[in-house]
Amino acid sequence: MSLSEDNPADAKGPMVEPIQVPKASDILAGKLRDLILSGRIAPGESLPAERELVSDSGLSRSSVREALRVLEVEGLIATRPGRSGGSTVRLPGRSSVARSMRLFVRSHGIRLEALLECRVAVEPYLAGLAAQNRTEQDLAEMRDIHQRFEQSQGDVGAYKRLNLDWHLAVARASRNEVLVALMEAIAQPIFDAADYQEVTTAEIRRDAIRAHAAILHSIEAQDFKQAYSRMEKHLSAYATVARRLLVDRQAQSGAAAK
Amino acid sequence: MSLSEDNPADAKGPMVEPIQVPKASDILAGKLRDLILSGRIAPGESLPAERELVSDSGLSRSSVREALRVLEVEGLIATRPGRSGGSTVRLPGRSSVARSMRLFVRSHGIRLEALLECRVAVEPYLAGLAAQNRTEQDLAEMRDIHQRFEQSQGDVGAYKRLNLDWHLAVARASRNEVLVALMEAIAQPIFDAADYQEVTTAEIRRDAIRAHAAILHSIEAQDFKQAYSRMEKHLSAYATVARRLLVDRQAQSGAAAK
DNA sequence: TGACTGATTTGGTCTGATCATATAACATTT
DNA sequence: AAATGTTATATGATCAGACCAAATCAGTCA
Repeated sequence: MSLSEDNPADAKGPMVEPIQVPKASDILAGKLRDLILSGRIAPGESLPAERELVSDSGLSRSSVREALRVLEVEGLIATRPGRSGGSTVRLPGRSSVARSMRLFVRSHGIRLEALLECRVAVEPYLAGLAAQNRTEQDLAEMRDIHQRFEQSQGDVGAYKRLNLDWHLAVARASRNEVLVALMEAIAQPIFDAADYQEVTTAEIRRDAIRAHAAILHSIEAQDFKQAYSRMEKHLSAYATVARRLLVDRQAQSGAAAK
Repeated sequence: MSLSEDNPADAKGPMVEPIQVPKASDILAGKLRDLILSGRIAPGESLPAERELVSDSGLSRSSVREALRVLEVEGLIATRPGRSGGSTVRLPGRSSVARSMRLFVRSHGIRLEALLECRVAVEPYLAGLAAQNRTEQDLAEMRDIHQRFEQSQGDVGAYKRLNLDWHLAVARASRNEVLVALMEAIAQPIFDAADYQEVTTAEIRRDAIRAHAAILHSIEAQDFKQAYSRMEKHLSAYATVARRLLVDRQAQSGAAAK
C-alpha cells in the first residue's frame, strides 16, 4: 500500500504535491467571481439571495456570507439590506485600484519622491494622449475647472482640490482607462502628502496657473509633443519645489532634534 | 415636534443628511485596519484570537470573522488555522495592487492597446531610473535572466516567462516601488493577452534579444537617456507588431463571420 | 533518543434563531 | 380618487452555541 509502489520511475521531487484544502467560502467566491467576470451575470443584475445560495451550494449561511463579503471587498458586488435588496453585480471601477494602491503606499511608507517620479513618468504621456484624443466635452470640463482654479485666490483648500481635479480631467481626456486609474491611484496620496500651506505662495500659484493654461492650449491644438513637454516641464518644476521643501523640513526637524 | 422648527434659516437642501448605519463588522475592520496602518501592530505580529476579539468587542463570532475576512482580502493579514495559528499582520505587497488591476482590466474588457500605451508611457522612464539606481546585484540578476532568455530557443513558454521576468527585473532595479507595482500590475495582463505562438517568429525573437542586450548595456553604463530611448524604441517596435496582429486577427474573424 | 499518542488551541463550518430594514400590499381617511 | 397610515414579507445583519479540522505541544512508551 506504499505510495512509492505506484511510481517506480520517480526521478526527483515528491510524488504528490502538498495538498491544500481550500476553504468552502473561497470556492464559492471563486465560482461566483467567474460567473461575474465571464459576463454570465451582467452588471446591474442580482445574485441569488443568500438563503438561496445556501440551498443551492449546500454550504452554511456563514460560508455563503463570507464568500459574498470577499466579492464585496473586491468591488464586484454591492449588497443592500431590506426587501428587494440583495447583492447586485457591478464593475470594480477605478476606485478599487486606487484603494489598494493607497493601502500599498501607506503600509510601505512609500517616499513622496517615488510618487513624484511616478507622476513624471506617466503624466506627460497622459497629456500627449489627451491632446490626441480629447473631445469637445473634455475640453469644456478642463476649461471650467481651470477657470475656477484661476479664481481660487486665497482659498488654499479650493486651490488644492481644483489642482487635483484638473490633472484628473486631463487624465480622463486621454481616453486610456488604465492610465486614468493609475493617476487616480497616485494623485490622492501625493496631494495628501504635500503640505499645501507651504507650497502655495502667490508666486508658485501664478506659475501653476500659467503652466496649466499653456498645457490646455496644447491640448486644444491637439499637439501631442507640445502637451507632453509642457506637462513635463510643469511637473519638474513642481517636483523641484516639493523636494526643496522636503529638505528644508528635514533640516528643521534635524535642528529641532538637537 | 417638526424638524423644520429647529432650522428657520433653511435656504436649500435637506436639513439632515441621509443617515447610514455602518455594519458592525466594518467598524471592527476599520479599527483593526487603523491599528495595523498606524504601526501599533507591526508586520509579523499576531492579532488577538477570534474568540478574544469576540469578548473584547462584544460582537458575535460571525461579525468578527467577516471583519477579519475583509482585512484578509485587502492583504493586511494572513490567517492560518491550527494551534498557534491566527491572523498575522503583513504588508499588502505589490501583488494586491496587481490583483485589483487585473480585476479592473478583466471586468472592463480593457483594450490591449490601452495596456500597451500604459507600458510605453511608463517603461522608458523606468529603464532610465534603472540605469541611474541599479546595484551590482540588480545587474547580476538582469544578466542572468538575459542569458537564459538568449538560450530559450524553441521553448515558447520559457521565452514568454523570461521576457516578462527581464522586464520586471529592470523595473525592480529602478528602486521605485510604486512603478514596480504598476509594472507588475499591467505586465501580467499584457502577456496573458498577447498570443505568443504568433509573436515569436525567429526574427522577432532575435530582435527582442538584441534590444534587451542594448538596453542592458545602457543600464550598465548608467546612461539614463540612452536607456530611456532604447526602451522606448523596443516597446514601439513591439507595440507595432502587436497592433498588426490584432488587425490581422480581426480581419480573420471578420472573414470567418461572413 | 525517538516515535507515537492524546490534549489543547485555534480557525473553519454548521444550525437555527432573532433583529433590522426596505419594499410591497393593503386598509383607512380625507 | 388621492393621500396617508398600517401590516405583511423578503432580505440582509447579527447573534448564540455547538462541533469539526488542523496544527502544535506535552507527555508516554519503546
